[in-house]
Amino acid sequence: MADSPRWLTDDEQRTWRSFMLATQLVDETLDRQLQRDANMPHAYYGVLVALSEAPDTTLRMSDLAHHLRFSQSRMTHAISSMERSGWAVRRKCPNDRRSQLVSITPTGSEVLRETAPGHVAEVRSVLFDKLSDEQVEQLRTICATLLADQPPT
Amino acid sequence: MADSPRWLTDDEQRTWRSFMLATQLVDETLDRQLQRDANMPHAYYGVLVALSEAPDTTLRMSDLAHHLRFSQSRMTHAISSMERSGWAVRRKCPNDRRSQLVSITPTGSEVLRETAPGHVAEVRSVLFDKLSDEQVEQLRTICATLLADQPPT
DNA sequence: CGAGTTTACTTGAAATCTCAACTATCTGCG
DNA sequence: CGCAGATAGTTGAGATTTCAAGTAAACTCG
Repeated sequence: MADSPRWLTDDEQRTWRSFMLATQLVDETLDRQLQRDANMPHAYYGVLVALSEAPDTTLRMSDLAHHLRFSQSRMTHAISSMERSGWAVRRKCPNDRRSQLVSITPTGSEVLRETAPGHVAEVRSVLFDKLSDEQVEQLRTICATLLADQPPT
Repeated sequence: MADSPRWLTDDEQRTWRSFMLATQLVDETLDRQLQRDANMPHAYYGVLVALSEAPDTTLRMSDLAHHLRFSQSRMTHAISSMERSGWAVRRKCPNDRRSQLVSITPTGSEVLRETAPGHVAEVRSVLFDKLSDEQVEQLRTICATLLADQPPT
């Protein structure tokens, strides 16, 4: 990768900078909204959603981490913090004593229920309301393409 | 925003989740690459680029922060760290004694020069190589749309 | 002029995230 | 069986980021 770097064309340059600024804008906007309304980082909202959708609202740490593309360490720290907030609980896995099962608590569910409408509204206002249906469709395809054939985790 | 939340349609839901995972993937990939190759977070790479492109490779703290959409605090901490690394220097602004002028150092320029090819290659491999020219064009329009008519900072 | 406001930046604490190192458990296989 | 290696998770340190609070200089306009 040192001999002849293919620099970005001007068009690619512009696309790249817009992409970085735009994705940064979306993420920061949502992070601030959740921090303000629920005292919760955006990443933890995703954890609550994942748990609430899981069978029996419970997942193993690893599966949860894998689902959200978190490192195990990040997952551990996040769940520790969420336990302190009363949003999640850990319990030992009966089958595999290495594993931990995480569940959302009633408090966590309630926080999620209360927070979701405002969060969805913010997602709309920062993303969907600004795009045409066609653009949403394009964006979906583009993102799916970027996610395809990941190197196996 | 509490009376009748317009939930996301299934299509929007899918788009939204892909978008979050994809943007997360891109950012994490680049962050890891820069951390590995230059011991530098992705955000600081942007600072070096901004400085290197500025007239006289110098900018006021505020202008730099505004350009990168950093908070002033974040900018201060970042430049402090980058001064410790020898990549940037601060000096007082002659006109306005509240301001500080930041410049890239020769070391910073060299690090940037050495790091850029690998970084560009990573940007290509994680984004541009996966998309058709048409998709790149679509993405550019979409991102520009998202960035349009920001509430004035 | 000068009091009040705005602008520019810094500081320090709290939170999150990453990375490397570590413990504990399980699995495969000779 | 029993060891080697893989898997699951935790820990703690270091780095970045955010937030609230604080300092200092410049502007405004009565």
